[in-house]
Amino acid sequence: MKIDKSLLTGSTTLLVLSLLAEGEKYGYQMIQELAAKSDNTFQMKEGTLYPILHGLERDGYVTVSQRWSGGRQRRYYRLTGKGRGLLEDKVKEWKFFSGKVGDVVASYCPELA
Amino acid sequence: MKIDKSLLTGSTTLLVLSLLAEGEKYGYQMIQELAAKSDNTFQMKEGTLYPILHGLERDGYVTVSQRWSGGRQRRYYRLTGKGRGLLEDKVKEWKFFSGKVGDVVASYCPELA
DNA sequence: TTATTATACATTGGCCGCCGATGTATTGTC
DNA sequence: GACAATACATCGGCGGCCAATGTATAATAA
Repeated sequence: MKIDKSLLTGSTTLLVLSLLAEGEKYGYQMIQELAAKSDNTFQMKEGTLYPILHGLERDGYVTVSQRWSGGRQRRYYRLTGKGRGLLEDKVKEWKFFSGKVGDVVASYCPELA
Repeated sequence: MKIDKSLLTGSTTLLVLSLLAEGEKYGYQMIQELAAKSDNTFQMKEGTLYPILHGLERDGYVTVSQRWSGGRQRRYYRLTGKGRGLLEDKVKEWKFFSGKVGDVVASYCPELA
């Protein structure tokens, strides 16, 4: 299913943090994993991901360790304690928000809910 | 709970269409109703709503009948058949999208889901 | 051998959606 | 007569996402 781009706005950081909850990962890997896990629903672009990762690093939500792996230089991102806290907040926020949207739809058009 | 503004992006039209599923309504009323139904989670601004309504009218998703009611001039918006179709599409899209986000979160951080 | 694809990271201009600010006008209330 | 609430409207600006583009290396195919 084709998803309107604007729906994604605001949830991309949540998706990135979720990916990192499992353990450290590098950027390219995160894009591939997210596409695979979501049946290509979420095809995150480099122009979206890398600036987000840089911001998370700048604000202390992730740490980076650049090293060789599989014959490649890769930048591995890992959640800090603060980053874990941000993830928990974002998950709460998402559940609250999506629940409210569902409530409104169910309330006004129950036959579609 | 305070919701990050950007989360709303892309779902505002869905909310507006949902409100109109019940029957014709005027702008100011829709803002009040939405706030009440969502416990003030969705405090839609005039600067958001009116341009959306104008666009929906322009594209044939709603029709407008301006008339007096309660000692006020009001512009009542009503869903067309095309508008009803758009609502159904948007609901499907929303359910698909929110389900996928939930899947990803549950998959990578099941303890938070 | 060379061309092509995949991997990996990065930046930037621009588009689009939302909203704060502001404006106008009328009705109800103190 | 002043003020709040109702009701509609517009516009500049901000912020998030991404298409386009660039660099570099490794693997694969021709």
